[in-house]
Amino acid sequence: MSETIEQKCISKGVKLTEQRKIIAKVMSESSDHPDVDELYNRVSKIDPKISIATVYRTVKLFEEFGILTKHEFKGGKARYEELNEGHHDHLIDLKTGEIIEFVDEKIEELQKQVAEKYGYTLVDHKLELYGVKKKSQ
Amino acid sequence: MSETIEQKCISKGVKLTEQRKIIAKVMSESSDHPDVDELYNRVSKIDPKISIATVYRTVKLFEEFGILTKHEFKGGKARYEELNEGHHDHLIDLKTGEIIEFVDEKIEELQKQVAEKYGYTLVDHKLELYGVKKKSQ
DNA sequence: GTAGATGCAAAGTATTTGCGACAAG
DNA sequence: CTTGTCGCAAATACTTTGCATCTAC
Repeated sequence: MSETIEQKCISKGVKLTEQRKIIAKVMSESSDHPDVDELYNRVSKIDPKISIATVYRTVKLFEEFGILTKHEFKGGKARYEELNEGHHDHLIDLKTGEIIEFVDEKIEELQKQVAEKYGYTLVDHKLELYGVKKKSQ
Repeated sequence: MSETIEQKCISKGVKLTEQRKIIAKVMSESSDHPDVDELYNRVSKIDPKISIATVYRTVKLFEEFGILTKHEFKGGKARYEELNEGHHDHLIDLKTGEIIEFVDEKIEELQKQVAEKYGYTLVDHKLELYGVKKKSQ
């Protein structure tokens, strides 16, 4: 939480409207990965007049400015998450839908190597693990 | 190409209709990763009466029977590919859209370890690398 | 003041579904 | 025969867009 989304907008020169401030606030305070509908629900509680079109426009804008990142997990709507320095990937619980964030430097490094091997520069990647909790202990 | 999709249908007990045979044939002969629209185009050349609804129903059915696998690459429609023994991941050229298939045992192994670490059994995963071709040599 | 943002409703995509006719086993 | 499939068009789900109005800078 080094910088809020609102602060990022200012430093990146994104015009701040009332609606955007609310969306920024809600996303900054969300530790999960809401889809647009869910985000719309949350902002509606603060300002019921905000339209879903604005929410769509805003997440797209924030994504273009590198403020939010969009995920398209299996079989569902797009979900958004605040983009911070620390990159991470996701482990998704197939039973509960719970999402665990993780980082594995070795995997990151190997990905770069694979891209190199084929003559590519790695620009982006997506790694999602789908698992079920072990019975146990 | 050990077994055609049609053969897989038989061994898995999937009823074979004329339409399914055609879709199976087209997919068996496709080495790329067509989306439903593209698949529909190809199938239409063989039998113009097949409806797109049937194509949607069939790829879904084949997916459920582990015959095809569905990819949802960035910003686009779902694309399908025949599922064979050899699992692989994808490296996508951001400029051309070209898709390269690759396998990296070390990454596979590390993924399992990550899941374990969080108390999960890895059931499935998705790894997509997005890159741009290097200038040079 | 002015360019860009908003709300609304209508339009787009991608995909699914209800239903009567039809075909596979 | 009988159950499941097909084609068609209508329906759904998610997302984008045109336009008149409004607002941040």
